[in-house]
Parts: sequence; structure tokens; C-alpha cells
Amino acid sequence: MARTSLADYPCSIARTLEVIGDQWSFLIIRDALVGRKTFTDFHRSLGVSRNVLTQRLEHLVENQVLCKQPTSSGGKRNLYELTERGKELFPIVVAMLQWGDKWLFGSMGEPVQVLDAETKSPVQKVGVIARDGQFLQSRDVMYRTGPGKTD
Amino acid sequence: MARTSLADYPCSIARTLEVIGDQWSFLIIRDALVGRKTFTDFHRSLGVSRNVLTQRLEHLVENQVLCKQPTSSGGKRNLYELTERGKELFPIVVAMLQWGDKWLFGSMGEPVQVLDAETKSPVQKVGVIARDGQFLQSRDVMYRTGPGKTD
DNA sequence: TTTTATAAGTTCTTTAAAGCAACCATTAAT
DNA sequence: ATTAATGGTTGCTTTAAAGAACTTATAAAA
Repeated sequence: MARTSLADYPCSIARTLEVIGDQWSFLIIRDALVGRKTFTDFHRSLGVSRNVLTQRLEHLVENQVLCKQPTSSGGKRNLYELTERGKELFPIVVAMLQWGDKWLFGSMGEPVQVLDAETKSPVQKVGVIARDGQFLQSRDVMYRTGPGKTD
Repeated sequence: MARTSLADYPCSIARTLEVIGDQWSFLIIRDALVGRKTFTDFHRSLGVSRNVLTQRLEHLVENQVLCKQPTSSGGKRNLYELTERGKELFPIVVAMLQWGDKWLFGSMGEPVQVLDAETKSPVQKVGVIARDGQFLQSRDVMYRTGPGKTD
């Protein structure tokens, strides 16, 4: 049967997953973050089937993560670029990258480094930081119902 | 056809997605982070079908994100708890939560707040931070091939 | 102590989606 | 003018997700 839609779950994580929570969407965003823009770029990079790629791009455009712009030359050719909303997925992508580096690449070291473009030094580890600047682990936090809680 | 396996992609993001990159795995981890441990807890919370849940739990155990412990009473009853590896997914989950709060909940405000348990104040926004402490956007970074790059 | 309920799966059927390949219409290069 | 590349679309096959029914074991209730 069809995958369950998470769009109406009263949970930001579930709703986020509804937008970007499949493998291809996520990898498209990764690709977009490093500058890929065309259908063929994505297709070659990912090895995803073309119909699925079409569908995913459409879905990301609908959800305003990407915007689709016809190229100057007109015709069918389009460019897919990250919107502001899409660009703000950046910390999630870097956090996943770092987690994979640490736990899935063992001794080889990371395949790609993320650097501050100005200073050329690697970025810090993405983490959850308290108001007072302390790094927090999952055991250091609690959860409270916020204003948008509906049920 | 079967979903393409990303396990051998030379990319930490792809490999991470192979471990946690479907909707249910992610939500299981969210649930585990807030303390849920049993099959039924997960099932009730997620509304996922039981066979799929079985499969996902197994996959997460295989990938050492969860560990499966028989309860003291013996029998079939198990507890699924996050390993260290699993707990380190915390920043990813919080980053997704915050993104969803900002972009998918509009005026209602966030449904759940994450607080520093000690001070009871909300945590900071998860972000990519440079060595010198500056918050970086996606346009502020560059990527470089690291030691683990194979092709 | 028999019945009932709950937990944790397993199995089966249906249906939707992923993968593959072939096809098509434009645009760009030769 | 011909060929190749781009950006898809269409149709087929296979797989996996959803849903419900069934199983076995433990715990609780009567």
C-alpha cells in the first residue's frame, strides 16, 4: 500500500520527514548544496531512476525547498535551486555527514571535509547547545509542550 | 523494484541514510530519545504496521543504533534502547525538529520545546559553527576531499 | 484455576511505489 | 542536415508497505 502520510502528524519531525524524509530527496538536497542544478546532474550523481527523480524534484518544488527556473534559452530546460527554506536544511545535512563520518567510515577517515570558506579550517561538530553555551547530550534535555501542540 | 542500497556510496550522507533514512526509522529514533522502549510503545505511537516495525527495529539493531535486551521476566519481551551511536543522532533530530518548527508550523508555534534540563531554558538553534565561533550558512563553506575518499 | 487481556511477533493478501528500459520532443553541437 | 544531449514521459516488472488475521507466551482478573 501507499506510504503513510506524515503531513498531519502534530510533530515537526514527522512533518519534516514528509518533505525530505526519503533517501533521494535528501541526496538531491546534498547535491543542490554543492551546486548541482540540472536534471541530468542529479541523475548522473545519484543513479536514481528518471521517473522517480522527476517526482522527487516536483515534490521538493511543491514544498518550496527547491525552485524551478527555466533557463534563459527557454524550452524544457530548467534549473533547480535551493530556496531559503532549502538552504536552512544545511545543518541537518552536515550533522548527518558528521555522524556518518564517525560511525560508518571507521579508520579510513572522512571522504569529504566541510571547511569555513574564509579561514579554510574545518567546521565544528554540529551539536545541541544550551543557552549558556554548554554542549548537551540527549540525556541532558527535557521536552515540554509548546504553543502549537494540538493533541 | 527494491530500493537501491546506498551502503556502498562513498558518501557519509548516503551511508547514514542507509541506516536511518526512512520515515519510520527516524521516528523510532525520535521515540527512543524521549524514552520509549517497547514494541507496543513504538507501534502505538507511530501507527506503523507491525511487520514493518519488526523489520525496522531489526535493521536498527543490526546497525547498532538500538540494542535489544530481553526483559528480566524472559520470554519474547524485549526492550529496545539507544546505543551510544544511536544517542549521537540527537543533533540531527533536533535540527529537523527546529526546521519543521520554523517552516511547517507557521503561526501556531512549535508543538514541542527542547529544554536544557538543568536550567529549563530552550536550547539554541542547531547550526554549523566555524572554528572561530561564527555561525555559517551553506554559502559560507567549501568542501574538500578528505582522507577516506575512494573514488 | 479457567478466562481474559496484553505483548511481541509472524503470515497472508492487496496495493502502491521503486527500478528499468524504451520512447519522445527540444535544444545544442558538428 | 545530422547527430547527440537534455529533460522528461510511458509502460512493465518487482518489491515493499499497509492492513488485518493468526500465533504464542506472559500477566492480570474472575
